Amino acid sequence: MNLTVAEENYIKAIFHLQLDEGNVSTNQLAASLHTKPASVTDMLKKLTNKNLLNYEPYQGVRLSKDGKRQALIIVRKHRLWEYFLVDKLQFGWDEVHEVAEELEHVRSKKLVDKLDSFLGHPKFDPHGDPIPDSHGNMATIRQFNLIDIKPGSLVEVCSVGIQSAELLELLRHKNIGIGTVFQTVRKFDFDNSIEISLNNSRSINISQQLAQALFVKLI
Amino acid sequence: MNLTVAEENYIKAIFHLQLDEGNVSTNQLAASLHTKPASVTDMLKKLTNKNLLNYEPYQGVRLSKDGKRQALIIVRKHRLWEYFLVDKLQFGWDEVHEVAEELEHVRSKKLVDKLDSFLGHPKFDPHGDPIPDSHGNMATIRQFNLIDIKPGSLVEVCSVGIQSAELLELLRHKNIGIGTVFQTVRKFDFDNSIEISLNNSRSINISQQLAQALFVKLI
DNA sequence: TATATTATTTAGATTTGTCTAAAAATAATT
DNA sequence: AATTATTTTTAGACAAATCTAAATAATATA
Repeated sequence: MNLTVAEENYIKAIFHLQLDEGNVSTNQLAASLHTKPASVTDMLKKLTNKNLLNYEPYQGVRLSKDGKRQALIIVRKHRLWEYFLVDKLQFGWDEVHEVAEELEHVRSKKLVDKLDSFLGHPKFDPHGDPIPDSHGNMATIRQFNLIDIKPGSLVEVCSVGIQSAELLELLRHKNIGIGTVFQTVRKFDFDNSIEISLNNSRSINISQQLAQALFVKLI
Repeated sequence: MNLTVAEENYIKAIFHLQLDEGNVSTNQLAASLHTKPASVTDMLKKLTNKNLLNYEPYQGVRLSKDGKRQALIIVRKHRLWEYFLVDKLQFGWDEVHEVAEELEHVRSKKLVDKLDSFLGHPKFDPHGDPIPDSHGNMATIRQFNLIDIKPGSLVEVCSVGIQSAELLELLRHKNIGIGTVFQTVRKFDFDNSIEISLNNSRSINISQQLAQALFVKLI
């Protein structure tokens, strides 16, 4: 099963969209891929013929078993390359996405597995997302949105939701990144902001928007 | 100037072919790119419009200054990736070409320059070919075809001509690789084969075909 | 030099992935 | 339930890169 770059991008987009919602709609896909609904319909038919997804006209789409397998291969490649870029080439973790988007399409199973070894079989990428192993298995860490954490909890940042440049700029300024540990102190109902305490000392404020973009695990 | 993968492959092929010969012919290019002469003509027109080459119908083609600059960027990327694959990922130097062929098309100047640093600014790739620096300059080592070396010379293998799987299999069997040092002992006019002496001890025979594929420097 | 051979280009078709505009199906509203 | 709005699909067109078959130019040969 050899996929084109365009096909891989559709598979990947469906994979990411169907995590939350049930069936993925044509419009959702068009928006996510910066293309038009008509183009999406065409491609969905093509991928359906290749048995990569279950698609009923007007009913949206889900990946088939085969499609999911392909998606995990692409996600694995993307996240391993991101890890490489940050860990070995000293890229900032907020500037690797675009490059990894290209590297993920290089097709050589041997390359990916050797890269994995070289990097020491990392389990999470620089954004905190789990990296599938060569069998397609990946850690399903119990991660929570910061907005849902009750005051007084000790947490560690493990991933960020939307990867916008603006978000990353703010995180950098507040000196918060993947792996940062802090305690939630209290919540303010007026604006849904949260006060946290870093290193048991300085208290800083997290806005509702920022809290919604941060995923943490309890420790 | 943003080139497609196909355009880059044409530019690269022309670059390699025009080193020896003067103008590169349509048929040569078609053979080298495993495509048909008619397709080549089409692409030559396209690249001419982009001012990447000087092309007169029926007269063959040469790269323009701009084309040469582009070619060196691609060659730089290809050879750096080959070096990475062999040096960091433990690929055999006879199995990296195909993968590098894909990696070379990833477009990010920052990526290439950071990779170059990470690798320690290597001057030659695993096949002994010089790696252009970020300004497009590369070492022009004085290398000779083994077939032209006079008996009694002490030489070091610095690159191989055609990178076929068959050639590499043979080299591996004879235990010859980039950096191998040996002395040419004598030539046999009957079949143009050459006797060489490895490590001042065991003498082995190099066929005309093999000698023509080996480039060495005098030491 | 005239003719045959080879190399190259042109003309027209094909595939992939995209688009716009219009039609059809589904969902939302009055 | 009927109408309106939204979503999705169909139909037809387009650009990129390729192909085959035919025409033309250049080269080699008799």
